[in-house]
Order: sequence, then structure tokens, then C-alpha cells
Amino acid sequence: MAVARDLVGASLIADPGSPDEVRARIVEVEAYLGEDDPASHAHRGPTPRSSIMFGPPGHLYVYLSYGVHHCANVVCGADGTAAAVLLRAAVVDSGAVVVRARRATPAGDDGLLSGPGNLCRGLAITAADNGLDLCSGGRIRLERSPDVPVLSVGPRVGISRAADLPLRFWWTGHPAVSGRLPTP
DNA sequence: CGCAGGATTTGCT
DNA sequence: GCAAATCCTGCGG
Repeated sequence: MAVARDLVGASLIADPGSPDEVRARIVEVEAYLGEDDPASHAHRGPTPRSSIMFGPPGHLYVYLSYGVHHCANVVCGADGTAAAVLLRAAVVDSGAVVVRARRATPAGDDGLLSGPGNLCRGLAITAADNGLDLCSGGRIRLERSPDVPVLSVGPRVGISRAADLPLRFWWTGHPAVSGRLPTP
């Protein structure tokens, strides 16, 4: 959860050095815990899919949602402890042309990576990137934020269990935050 | 081996 | 605002 706060404002670099390089800053995340969190895929202990969350931190955990969209997580617990942070939204810093070509959407630059599935599509993250090490210069790289953005905290979205836990963090007032705010 | 459900997005009623 | 699209994973028989 402390890691989740640090991830907001961090830079995500896809395909570094290639003509398709894309840089984006994370503006919205959700923390998922381990076996104590009913909403986490690690809730029922290690499985072939969730085992990556029990591994060492700094790795990418990608899964397919509703058979249509990919979602990217950053494993952040110690080796043996399941914990991950879902990347929900980011804002394109450079490479917007590449992202727009992949997204094919009329949305403005702020909305190109808004939403977990859209973020993965824009950065070309697929199941093939599952288990990737974000710290050792792989296809996807992560850089810590030089500054500390102002954060807001709220309940998680899109899940049916334990949705009331305040484990969602977003860049306060940022236009790229996905519009799904808690329904009052 | 078969079945039910899900950390979503998009388009139409 | 609601329902469909679509496939992999986990669980039961």
C-alpha cells in the first residue's frame, strides 16, 4: 500500500530505445493484497495464474479480464507474500502517436491510457509480458517519480467483494483519472 | 471433463 | 443506463 502511493506519478516506459517507445506517468492505481483480500486473485492461495504475485517484487503481473481486456499489475510484496498494484490509468508523456495508432479512439491525449484495459492496449502489454522484470531493463521499465503528486484515496472500483476498502489512489484533480468515481 | 464467473469497455436502446 | 463481447482460471464431479 505504501508502494501504491509511490507508484502514482512514476514513469512507465514501454519499448525503450525503439521507434515505438512510449513514456507515460501513472496517475491512478489500486492496491490488491494477498490471501486476506477477497478481491485479490491471490485470495485462495497460490495458483498457476496468481503465483507470480507470490514471487519477488518489481515484476509485472498481467491477466485477461472478461476475455477481452488485459490488466497490468506491479508485484510489490516480499518474495513469498502476495501483493500487487493494479495500474488503472496513466497520461502519455511521449509517443502519443504510437499509442493513438494502437487505440484508434477519438479520445483526447488525456484519455488515451485511462482505464486498466485501455492502458494495456496503449502500451501493448499482453499476456506475453506476464512475469516481466520492471527493474532490469526489459520491454517495460519503471522509473520512480522525481516529484510527489497530491494524492486522493477512495474505495476500489469494478469489483464485487471488499470494494469498500480505501485502496485506490489517484493524482488529485488529474484529467486522465478514469471517470469511475464512487457513486454517492 | 464440464461449468460458472470475472480487478472491463463500448455501443445501442 | 444497460447489455453484450469473449476466454481463461478455478472448482466441482
